[in-house]
Amino acid sequence: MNAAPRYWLMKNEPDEYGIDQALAAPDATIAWDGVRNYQARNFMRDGMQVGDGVLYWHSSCAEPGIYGIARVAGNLRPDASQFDAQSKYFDPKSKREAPRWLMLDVQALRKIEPISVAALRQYPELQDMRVLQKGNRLSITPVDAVHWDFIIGLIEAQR
DNA sequence: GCCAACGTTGGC
DNA sequence: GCCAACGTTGGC
Repeated sequence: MNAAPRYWLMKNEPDEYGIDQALAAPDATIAWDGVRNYQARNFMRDGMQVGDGVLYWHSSCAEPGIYGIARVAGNLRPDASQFDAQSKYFDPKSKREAPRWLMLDVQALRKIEPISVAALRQYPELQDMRVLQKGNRLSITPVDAVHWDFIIGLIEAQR
């Protein structure tokens, strides 16, 4: 087993759990539920560790991009919404004795001056970022340390 | 609201 | 287990 990545990018819709809502939650911590993709689930299950850095992405909005910084807070557990028939994330095929979907806690650390997709694309240093690749739809992707460092540098330069 | 990309489903 | 049809994501 190679070392787990230490940085991640997690997409959320601003009207669902935007960075503002996350920061307003108790301990600024929210349960990251609704993941219904096996690859993304496996990142949560097998890769993410408490303390890992998270780029907080807003998608399906006017300016998709990075809106905040967060950290993985752990507490991996079955995603309750898969059993809730009223939830849009309800999965009738998932059984309680063998939950298909997982969620974990994410703690928002700070909001940043948004860095849009277009802004990110202008840096050759970031051209390999997974989220910038054509056709990428994964809601959770690993972030290379060099990309993380570069983006943190951009954020520091904002102040 | 379009549509490319990609994941999932289900008939065979 | 192949693969066509269908559904979803998400930037544009």
